[in-house]
Amino acid sequence: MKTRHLRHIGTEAQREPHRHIYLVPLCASCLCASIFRRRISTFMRASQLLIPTLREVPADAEVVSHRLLVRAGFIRKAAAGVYNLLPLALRVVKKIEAIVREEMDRQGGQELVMPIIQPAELWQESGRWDVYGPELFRLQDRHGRDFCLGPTHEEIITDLVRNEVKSYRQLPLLLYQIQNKYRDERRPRFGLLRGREFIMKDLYSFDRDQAGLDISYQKMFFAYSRVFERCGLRFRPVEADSGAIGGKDTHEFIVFAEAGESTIVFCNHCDFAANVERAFSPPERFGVDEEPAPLREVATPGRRTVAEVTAFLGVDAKRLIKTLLFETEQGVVAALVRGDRDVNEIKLQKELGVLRCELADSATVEKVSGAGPGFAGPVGLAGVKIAADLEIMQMTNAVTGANKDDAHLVNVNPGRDFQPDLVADLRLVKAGDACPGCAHPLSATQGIEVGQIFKLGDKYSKVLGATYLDESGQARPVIMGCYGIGITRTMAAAVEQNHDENGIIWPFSIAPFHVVVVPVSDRDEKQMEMAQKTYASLLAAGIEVVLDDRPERPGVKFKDADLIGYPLRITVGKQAVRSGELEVKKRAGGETTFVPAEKIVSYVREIIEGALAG
RNA sequence: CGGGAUGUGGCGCAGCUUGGCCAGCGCGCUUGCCUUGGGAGCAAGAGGACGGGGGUUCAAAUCCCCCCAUCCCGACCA
Repeated sequence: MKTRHLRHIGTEAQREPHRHIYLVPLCASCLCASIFRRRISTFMRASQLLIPTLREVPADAEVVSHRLLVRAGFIRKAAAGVYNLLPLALRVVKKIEAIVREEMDRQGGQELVMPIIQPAELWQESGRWDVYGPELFRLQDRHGRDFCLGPTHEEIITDLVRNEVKSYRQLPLLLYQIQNKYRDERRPRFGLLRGREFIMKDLYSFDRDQAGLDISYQKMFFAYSRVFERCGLRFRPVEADSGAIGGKDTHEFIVFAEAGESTIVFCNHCDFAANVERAFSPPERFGVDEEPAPLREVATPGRRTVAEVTAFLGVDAKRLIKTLLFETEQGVVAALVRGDRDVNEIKLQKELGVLRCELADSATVEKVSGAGPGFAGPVGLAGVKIAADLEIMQMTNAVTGANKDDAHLVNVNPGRDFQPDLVADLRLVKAGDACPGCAHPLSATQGIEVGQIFKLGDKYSKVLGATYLDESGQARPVIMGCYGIGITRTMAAAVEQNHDENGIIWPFSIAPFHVVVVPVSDRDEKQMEMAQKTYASLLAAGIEVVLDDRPERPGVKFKDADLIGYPLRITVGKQAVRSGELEVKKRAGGETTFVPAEKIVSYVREIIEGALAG
């Protein structure tokens, strides 16, 4: 195709808006000489980009990131928990992925791609076909063979490694992919924060031994910290529970945000931080120096709750033993915690080794304890397993339900009056509890889990038979770790953390574009020409820029620029034409600077480079 | 999965209780005029058969039944 001069493209194009004018490459003497060399296939003109912004808030969007990503034209829903990523969102995703790749590669990670569709056999081999439950998307091929859509890839990668890695000489190995993942969430919600289809980076480490795993784990811990720092997020790594994936040591990377579904507790005096699911706080000693008194029953008509009982009897809640009945597949279990504590159901479930653990309904409570809810107690409670929190065994002369309506027992002494089947840490830690490290009171906050790293050990290599031969020719299971980052979730988390009432405020590092050039009046030839030139020179300098050439009134363009969240906005109005100075406004903070047109490229470049370096 | 709610042009909603005029409004969209520093104005248009199915009725968006979808609230997730 022959190159054409289009010196005055601005006004020509407005009057004659045929698509081909935009697509014709421009010659070196006028606008964008280097476009072909830069392999930019289309011009970044707002009039031609698919950025469907919405004035009104979609009715089904609740959290900020969901609302803004939909309104600003980044995502559209295809089904519950399943989204289209429109061009702007894809650009952000690619930026995050690029950062992730750099940090994984820096640690020696090798990228590969594994299948989304996975054969059931592998999952049956690992035992997770049954364990994973309804969250696993299952499907069959035409022959009736079972498959699932991968929610994670331990089975596949372990299968790969057991077939291809035979010698200690091939270890350690860090393999990762960035791939769609599928989890049929019981309740998809919050837009990209909890979808059923999402993009995730998952890396798997393979080492000879525990010491090697420790090194791989450290590498990933470091890499993850760098990734989220570079994404411009305020976050914290916290000790976590390992959940269904299994394993021992594990940390979650939590981005602080109100909308987050994770609660973490942390210490302001030392570096302790943990997910409440897993947090431990040392048992408090209370009333230990008392002499055990004789057991006695007292009438407590209608006093069911801890608050009612303590008020009625005039005792501290710390003196109560709260008895909660849970239904599990192994029958009903009574969990005992102090009156002012709550049960951590995850801990309970783990200690019991059960898959299902739900608070029993009142009918079950009545059947088991012989009394309505509020009057159950461990003394004389027959036929159910009793699990007591650590603090319980230190209590003296406690108060419990009497297993009959309108009565409690006082001077209950664990060990004397009842014997638990299990004593363990069952308590849900909350703000104010003592830090396990330094005993100062803990703080609590909400956050979004954007990454998690696990030490798996030989859990998968053993069942799937992934072994290598060591120097002495001995077969040993490879020692594994796995490390995930939710890419799309990270994008949403970034919006949760970086927005104001007008829209998104992208950090430079993951912004879809760095600059938008806005001519105030698309009918003013001088403005349009200046805007075109500014845009073209920025583009030629390799800067990620959009020209808002839509025939809209200025207010509309400003509102959209704020909503979409371009870090920099260059406005070309009457003053600019008159003075030759362009207005550059920072989205974050709103600071405005006037820059001579001929210096705009270096000025913008400096800001961007400064932001990306920092 | 339990509890609550909603499905009416692209988006946001009214209409439904007390069935009945051709199913309305705002935004967006198209065309024209006009306007151009924070989502302007005027005029003329296009676009839905009311989530799906069944039923009641002379007549159903409105009443009844079933199903589906979506959203919100609660309980082992990147």
